[in-house]
Amino acid sequence: MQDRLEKIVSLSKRRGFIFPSSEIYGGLAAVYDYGPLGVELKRNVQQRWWEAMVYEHENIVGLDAAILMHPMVWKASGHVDAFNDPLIDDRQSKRRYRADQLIEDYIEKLRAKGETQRAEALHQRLIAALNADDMPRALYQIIMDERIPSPDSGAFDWTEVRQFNLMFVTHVGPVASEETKVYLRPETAQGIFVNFHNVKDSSRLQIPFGIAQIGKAFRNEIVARQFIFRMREFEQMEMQYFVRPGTQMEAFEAWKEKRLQWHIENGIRPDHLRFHVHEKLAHYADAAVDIQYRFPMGWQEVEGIHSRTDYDLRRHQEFSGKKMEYFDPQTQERYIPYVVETSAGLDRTILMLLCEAYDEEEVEGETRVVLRLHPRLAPIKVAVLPLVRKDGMPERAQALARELRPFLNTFYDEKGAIGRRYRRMDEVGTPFCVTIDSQTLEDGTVTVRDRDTMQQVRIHETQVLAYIKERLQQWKPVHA
RNA sequence: GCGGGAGUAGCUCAGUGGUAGAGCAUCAGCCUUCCAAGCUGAGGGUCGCGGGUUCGAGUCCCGUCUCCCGCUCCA
Repeated sequence: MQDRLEKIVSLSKRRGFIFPSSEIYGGLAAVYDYGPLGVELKRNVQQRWWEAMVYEHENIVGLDAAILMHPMVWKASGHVDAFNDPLIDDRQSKRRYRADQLIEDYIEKLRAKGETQRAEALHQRLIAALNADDMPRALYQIIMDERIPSPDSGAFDWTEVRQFNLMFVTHVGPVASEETKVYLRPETAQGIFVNFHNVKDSSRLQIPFGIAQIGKAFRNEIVARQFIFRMREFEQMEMQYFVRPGTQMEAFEAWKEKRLQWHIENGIRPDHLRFHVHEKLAHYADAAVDIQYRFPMGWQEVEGIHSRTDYDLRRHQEFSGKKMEYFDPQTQERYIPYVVETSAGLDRTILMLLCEAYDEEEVEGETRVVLRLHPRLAPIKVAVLPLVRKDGMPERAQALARELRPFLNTFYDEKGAIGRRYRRMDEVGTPFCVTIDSQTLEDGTVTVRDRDTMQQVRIHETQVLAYIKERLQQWKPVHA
């Protein structure tokens, strides 16, 4: 199975889907670039999502908020605290702990043993340490002074306490100081929350309504791995749905099903998808479920559906002093709306689609590699190929390609044997290959080859566009 | 961040101290009338990067970066 992921990584590089960032300088960990075909696939996925969310719902509108935001946003959201963990490693067991957690557990142990006084003193010291300027150093000193052993190995062989800040920091203005510090957003959601009134008022929306957004987010992950699954710079497709308090579970259930269905419509087998219920809820949520996909490396999250309560809007109301309430003209009620969020990882969706689409099959003793992507998502929609490079076939083929280009991403190729050209197109998921042969020169008919079945039909060249458009609409995945 | 493994042509890899290679891919030409055919030729590598040992390093040593696996973390 791991083998499969490697093949996909290799294909991505070879055919121009995904490259490691800054590769000529040795790469930058967990950052990737989309190549010529990758960017087509990515744009098609974004387009599908936007259509499904914004165009197909009269009460959902779009937004494109800035990556840089006022630093108070992240204090209000809880990211400044939650994304700052003091961590320490046990050199013996190779396990990592949160230093403050380690001390707290130790205090609990003292209490259990009846050493109340010592526990209380230590507790005071812990609080002081957490508020110290050099918090990691202060925590480290406690662990050293108390000789707190590792809970697993019992060893006393610690590394230094290190601060892991998952938010990227940069500075506004030419001088870098504490006052000019801003963050690259670690999630896109806050851009929607802070614009709640702007969007509602300018769009004359009434609850329930949603705001959708596609954009980059940044997390300085400690461990980032598995190709584009966990990246430091990644893209989210998310929608925040604002509802009347008390109706959130209804919306939550509805969006769960809608979002699962979206992935299935994109060609993902239903048995490769599942819901994974969060057992431990985040501080802001009253319900949370992940849509997981069976990746080669195991079941992993692709999209989260979270019932975020009124946490975010309430916090922004507290921190900004601005009212985040909604006045319901029907019921004459005033309340802070509850929020149901659907948040999909765009890059993870791409990886899922590649994993799902990648297929190898034996054809007359040769291995055929084919990306069975949904035609609507395929980077190239149609290839136009002269059977041989003579008798005016190339000219005829180029004329057809020119006609198709304004409507479909069209690829023209006349080099080498026809079989090789077909297989190249299979490998990048091109659903249709139109071939100009000697019969075309006589009666104007061409063959259209289907990527999945390798079957050909013969139609008139003037009908190619209509035929392909119809097939794009009707396409059903092999498993359906 | 810790431990283990790896990094040589676009891809997959061989090369165990003595002139950098193969297959596939790419490009050009020839040939080719439907599924990676053939022939001829070409381009492409300071062997991840930096230092050291040596007369001589892809090969040995140190450092560093990146990737993979495990641990850890994960809104």
